[in-house]
Amino acid sequence: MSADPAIRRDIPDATVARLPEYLRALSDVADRGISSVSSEELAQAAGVRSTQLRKDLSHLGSYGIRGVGYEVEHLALEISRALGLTQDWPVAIVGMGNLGRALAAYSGFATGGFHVAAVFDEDAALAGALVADLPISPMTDLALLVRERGITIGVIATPAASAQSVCNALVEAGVRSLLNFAPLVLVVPDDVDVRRVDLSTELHVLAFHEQRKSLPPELGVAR
Amino acid sequence: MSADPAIRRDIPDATVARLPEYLRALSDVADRGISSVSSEELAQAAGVRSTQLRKDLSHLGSYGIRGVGYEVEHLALEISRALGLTQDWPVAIVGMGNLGRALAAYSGFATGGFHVAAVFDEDAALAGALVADLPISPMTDLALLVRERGITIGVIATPAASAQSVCNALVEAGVRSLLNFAPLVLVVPDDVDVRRVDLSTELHVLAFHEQRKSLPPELGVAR
DNA sequence: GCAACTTTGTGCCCGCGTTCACAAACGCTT
DNA sequence: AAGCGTTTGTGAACGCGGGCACAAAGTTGC
Ligand SMILES: NC(=O)c1ccc[n+]([C@@H]2O[C@H](COP(=O)([O-])OP(=O)(O)OC[C@H]3O[C@@H](n4cnc5c(N)ncnc54)[C@H](O)[C@@H]3O)[C@@H](O)[C@H]2O)c1
Ligand SMILES: NC(=O)c1ccc[n+]([C@@H]2O[C@H](COP(=O)([O-])OP(=O)(O)OC[C@H]3O[C@@H](n4cnc5c(N)ncnc54)[C@H](O)[C@@H]3O)[C@@H](O)[C@H]2O)c1
Repeated sequence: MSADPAIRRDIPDATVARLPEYLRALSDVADRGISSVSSEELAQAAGVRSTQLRKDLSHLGSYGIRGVGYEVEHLALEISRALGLTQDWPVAIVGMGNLGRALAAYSGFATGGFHVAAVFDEDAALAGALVADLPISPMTDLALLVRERGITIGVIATPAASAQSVCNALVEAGVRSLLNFAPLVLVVPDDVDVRRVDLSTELHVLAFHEQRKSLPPELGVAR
Repeated sequence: MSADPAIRRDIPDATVARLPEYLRALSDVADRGISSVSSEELAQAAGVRSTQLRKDLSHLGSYGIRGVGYEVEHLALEISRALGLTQDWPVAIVGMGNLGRALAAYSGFATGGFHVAAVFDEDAALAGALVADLPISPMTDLALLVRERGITIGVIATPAASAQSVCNALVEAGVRSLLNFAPLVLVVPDDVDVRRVDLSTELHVLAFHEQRKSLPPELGVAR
């Protein structure tokens, strides 16, 4: 048996997806000078049920005090450790168009060990221009800079037509985690993780529900 | 009984979330001049299993031809109808900072009935400036323009500190579907839908998996 | 017109995740 | 020190969604 307080093996994906929100909620209450929270309070701040929060946290270990709650700073540290935010994560962003620039300038980026380590664009006219204190590098420097700066996470903010080739270049350079903003499904080796953020999808889902709201009469049966 | 070919009641949320991707995949094959696809081909383009695709589509009705496949244009139309994309969806964007401008300029926005009908910012210095051919309106005009232009979907691209009050203003004006880019959980009435897009969350999840990749030795038991 | 082949649509089962219910643990009060 | 109220942590029940297997239905070839 193990005397190690932290077991944290096999954290369910659904739980992992919620941990960042707990972290943000904890940061909120910490800003209000509060040093201890109950699962009920924290759950409300994170938009989930308290049972869900407790079950999620139970996967990382037992960091609460019964009859009291959770010590804010300690819990935040444990969640950060579980997510791997205690280490540095240099990120590369490819595609310095409207979206890419906004992302590079995004201050929320700098939370939890992340920082923009390099930005790329194939447009020669942009090469050298500064974006958030970083010069835009040409694609030919990608492999070199990725290795030199230990970049492990790549963000794709190019048009869909270029996204797959950019993806290939990043993977080739050794990047195994990708955040894709282009509207297409990337083909990658098994050991590469891709997460996609798609505005259109979100709007479509909203439209679906909105449509349902406006026609409630014909709900029970076929018309 | 009903002779209506389209029943489409009770479409599971998980299916709704994938329909936009099917639509995009269909648009891709249509661009290649193909008029008929099998579930296998389409599923591959959408990054899912063919059984999943067929099960999803079965919730909208029976639009395939056994032994042949799906007629591209027809299926696209049916999915569009199910999602409610055959009607017009005027969208308001609040917060014309880095992200808001990128969103307003985003061409992919204009697919499937969506179009930016108004953009807002509280900064008086920005009032009247053009973003994607639209003048930035002051927040005092929000209720009026929302009603005048039939806006039903709102996008929040302000800092977190302002997001809840902006949300309240939108809901007060009658908007019942929101897309929130600010990193916080909005409090809304039950009949309002909120979807959140959060860059940090995505990065955190990537970091978690990336961390797991780099320490595979200690997988079986506690160290 | 029939047989062989192809592809869709769906009933069924299984696994994951959420919620419920409750016991265990802790602080506080007396 | 003992009892009480509070809150955590977790086993168990339940419901949803994904994948398998197969029947239904249509096409093509002869
Ligand atoms: N703008 C948005 O709000 C928004 C929202 C959601 C998704 N997206 C998606 O994000 C992507 C970028 O959007 P955008 O509005 O910034 O587009 P954009 O046209 O403004 O910028 C694209 C940039 O990528 C660069 N680029 C093109 N091909 C490249 C390549 N092979 N290698 C490196 N750089 C390359 C271009 O030079 C350009 O600077 C698109 O796929 C778009 O669909 C954008
Ligand atoms: N930039 C990104 O890539 C990015 C990525 C993810 C999330 N976000 C989030 O999106 C939001 C906007 O980011 P940004 O980089 O564009 O910030 P920004 O500071 O560039 O822009 C914010 C804009 O909102 C306006 N604003 C502030 N309060 C307002 C109010 N009460 N009513 C109307 N307008 C108001 C400001 O005048 C400003 O123009 C933030 O919450 C940020 O966390 C940004």
